[in-house]
Amino acid sequence: VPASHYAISQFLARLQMSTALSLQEQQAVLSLSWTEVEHQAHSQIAHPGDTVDRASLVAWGMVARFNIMRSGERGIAALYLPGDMADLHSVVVPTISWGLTALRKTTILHIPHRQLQDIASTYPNLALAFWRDTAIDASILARWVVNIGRKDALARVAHLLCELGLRFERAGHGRRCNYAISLTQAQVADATGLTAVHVNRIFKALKDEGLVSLQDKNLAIHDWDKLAHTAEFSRGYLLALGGNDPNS
Amino acid sequence: VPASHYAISQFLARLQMSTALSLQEQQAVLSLSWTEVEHQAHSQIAHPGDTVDRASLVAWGMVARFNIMRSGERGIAALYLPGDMADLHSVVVPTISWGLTALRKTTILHIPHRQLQDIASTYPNLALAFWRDTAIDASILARWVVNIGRKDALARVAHLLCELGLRFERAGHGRRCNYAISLTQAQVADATGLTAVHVNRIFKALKDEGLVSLQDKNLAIHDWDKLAHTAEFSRGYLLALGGNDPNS
DNA sequence: CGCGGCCTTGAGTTCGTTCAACGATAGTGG
DNA sequence: CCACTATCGTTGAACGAACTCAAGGCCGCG
Repeated sequence: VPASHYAISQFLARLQMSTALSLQEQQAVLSLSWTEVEHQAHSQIAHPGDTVDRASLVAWGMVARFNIMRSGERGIAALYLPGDMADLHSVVVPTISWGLTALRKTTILHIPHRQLQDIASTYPNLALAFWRDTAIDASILARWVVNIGRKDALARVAHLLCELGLRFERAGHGRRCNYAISLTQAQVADATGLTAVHVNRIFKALKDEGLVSLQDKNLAIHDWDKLAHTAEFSRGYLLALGGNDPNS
Repeated sequence: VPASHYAISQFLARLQMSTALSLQEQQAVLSLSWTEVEHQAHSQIAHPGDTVDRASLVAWGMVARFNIMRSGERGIAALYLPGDMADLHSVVVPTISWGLTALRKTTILHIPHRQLQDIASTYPNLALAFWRDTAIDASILARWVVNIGRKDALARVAHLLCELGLRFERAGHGRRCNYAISLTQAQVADATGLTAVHVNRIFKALKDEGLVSLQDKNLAIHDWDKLAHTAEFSRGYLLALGGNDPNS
């Protein structure tokens, strides 16, 4: 099953962006076993209160970490792309307090917690790498908090587009200025704390200013610097992109 | 210096809430060395872009993780109470992308990264505990994202009051329904994505409804259940409080 | 006493929401 | 092949929650 193997090696590549791993350590990651699961768009993968014994690696598609409010509104706290572990934290906190949902047709690899714990215990360096991955997750969450709390709608949407550009590029899915954003406007709204209607208007504004264009689901960013400026985007918080690239 | 020793043991107690530690592991934590630093209210502890070689344990006071927007507005992404490591993540991601500030007179213990890495490598169980601590941090951040994105001002403020109640209680500073919230209204505003003026009105509303009262800086929650209900608060995301207490 | 930080309150404004309708596209079954 | 339905995107008009601006009060401190 080459696609699955690819996902594991992509996960390994991601860890190696921020952590130097020995050959043995790399081998330990590649020798993880998994179960492959398909999810349709909008299908829920995990429910608040679930206690899980395996982590979910996104092999293809897109996954969101979300909560439902009493009013029925949904809030998305985090997005996970191919190569991301959507719930690596569950290894150390197995009872989850949020939901996971597939935002589109998605392939997930379930990896037993036990195996991750084992290789983390055997190779302290891998334990650090996993910890680091969770820290990067937290760094993105922290950025979202201030974005949603202190920026206007235009900047929030622009920021999301910039972030996804870099993350898709890192994941090997397109380039930062030209990628397949597989999100509906309602999903963008849930991730930015806006309404679908207003996201639509913001997209219109971004198009009218010539900053981006969108055909089918392919986003083209025509002026990265300008978009990043309106978003007040600085890539520092995405660490592990190989901080060597000094852009912005 | 008993106060400092107390802080370390409080940090240990915090780790032990979610992780069973052997005597040796406990001893390893208690034998960490530190440098004590005092910070005045509003003084900045760390700046975005700093690369640090030690973690900051809050021994007394309160610390915020924040970002400044171009407009000059400040957004607070996280609050750290006594016993919390304000930047445990910096052990694995030493170049930070946010600022840390003392919200009031605060005592910080600097603990060298090197020592934390050493004991994490020696005791895999401690590595898991540190990782878990970062995961809990992320869990709170995720909750803040959806709170700020999808709840109205009343619920956001109420939620913060509930969260701080439980966290202060856990830290041994007061009880959940009666604690010294040492925040100014402007600081609450930065943490909830509101303006100071509006936070003031929300406090007034909470008082008028008899839900809370506030004298000096001592907050009294008169009806926890009702406050938690308006906040849509559920304590699950604060894990490591000893999930055995089934309240809410 | 005067100053600065913080809290409080009122009045007008705005950004984003709500409600509602319509268009486009794709899948489905008769 | 064509209604039929569902999902998603688009647009207008009215509304409202939170913001901005402004003024004044309280209190501790130099």
